[in-house]
Amino acid sequence: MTMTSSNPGHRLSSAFPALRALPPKLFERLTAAAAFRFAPRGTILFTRGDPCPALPFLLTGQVRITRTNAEGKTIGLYTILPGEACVVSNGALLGALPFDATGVAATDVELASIPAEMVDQLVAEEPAFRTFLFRLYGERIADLMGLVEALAFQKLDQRLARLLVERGPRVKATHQSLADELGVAREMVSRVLRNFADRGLIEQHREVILVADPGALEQQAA
Amino acid sequence: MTMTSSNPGHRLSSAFPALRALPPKLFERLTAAAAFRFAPRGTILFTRGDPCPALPFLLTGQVRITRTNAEGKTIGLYTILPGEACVVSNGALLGALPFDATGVAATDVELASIPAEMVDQLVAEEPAFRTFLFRLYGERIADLMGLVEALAFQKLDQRLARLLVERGPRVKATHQSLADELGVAREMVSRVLRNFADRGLIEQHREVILVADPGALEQQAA
DNA sequence: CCTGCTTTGTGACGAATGGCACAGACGCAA
DNA sequence: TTGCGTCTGTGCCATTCGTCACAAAGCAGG
Repeated sequence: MTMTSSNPGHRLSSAFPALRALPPKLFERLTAAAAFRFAPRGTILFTRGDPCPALPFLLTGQVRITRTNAEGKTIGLYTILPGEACVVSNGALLGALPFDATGVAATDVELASIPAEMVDQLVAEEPAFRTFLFRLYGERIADLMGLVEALAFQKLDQRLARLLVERGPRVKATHQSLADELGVAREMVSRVLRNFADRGLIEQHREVILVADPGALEQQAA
Repeated sequence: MTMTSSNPGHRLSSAFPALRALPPKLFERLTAAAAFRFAPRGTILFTRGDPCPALPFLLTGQVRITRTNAEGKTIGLYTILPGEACVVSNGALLGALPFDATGVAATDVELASIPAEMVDQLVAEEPAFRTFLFRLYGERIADLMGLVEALAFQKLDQRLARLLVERGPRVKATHQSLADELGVAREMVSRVLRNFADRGLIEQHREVILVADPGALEQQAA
């Protein structure tokens, strides 16, 4: 047992402030019912069509939600951060309905899956949890609306620049993985990156991109 | 007072099965608190940035949710049908947060706005309402994910064909409005429609498109 | 019947992206 | 070192879409 998982209950409540106000008894039951799980980077946590019997809460790491079409082309939808839950598709509260997308561990991740009935009870009894969950849905919807707008009206260089500024000063990824993320052809990513590098906005190494001029990149994204 | 609005309470519960199981007393308060409203076709019900103090339930008609970028280009996100509520953005439960999109009445509409506190209470006390609302969120997220995939991987002719088969055998719209719906230039819509008409898939009249060969259109959409 | 506005049609051209076909670079393992 | 697989760079061309500039057709009001 690692140090970080030595106290499941504490880890849950510290990652999820909305759970702190729970009556001790309920929280105890929650901790008991939660299935803690570790998954290494790259693990496919769920795919389209999988049933969804529990609501996964992310403790550490990042989960990327993506969608792949019939021909195998892929596009990233949004990213789940620690302290959030995977409210994908029709969600855990209606366990019968399957996922509509794929979730991949973008880093090593730790999650705690909470059974649907427990989630239902939390929603009923805890106003703070209610707010937490609805806010989450709202944010995912806002994310997706932003993505729709970007796809409809922005050129690849803008979208790629945005991705680079958001992923911080050091981006470890192959051009292919970035292409999948953006839903475009790999060659286009290579070409646009080449252009950025020529203009001094970034520095390229194998599997690594260093953001050299965040301001100019931000400019490029606008 | 029109015939259709003669009994607000009955109209609410018949459009929203999830409300039928409510305790009579709560339902009475709900009906009293609901703000019934009629809006003619074309009315802008809310825009980006508006506050969101209540949850609008749609009794009749259709509401189109759209998003417009800085340069005025527009794309449709999804459509709200009778028996659904406008869970846009961060939703009514967090009244503080504004809308992220625009809602316009695609037909004459009747809606009943329910104050946020009342919605919160319903979520807490009524399992059926809870399910209703979460399912709604889930469906909207699924709609948006489908739209993202279509934008990323489908050509205009496929998306337009899909729109036509979905909007049924008679579509009343200008090419410009369809272009706004799809987030593309008007000329492209004209050209693709022309192509469809030449091939006998549709019949064009001013402001009206008749679907002549639904099967072939469906084919075109796939 | 005019007149003016809206809607639709069309040609020409450029920009953005996709896809193919390779070549070169890099890293790792035998 | 040598070989192999992955990652990246690039030239070339086709397709899709946007934009501009009009022309034509339909509708409504005077």
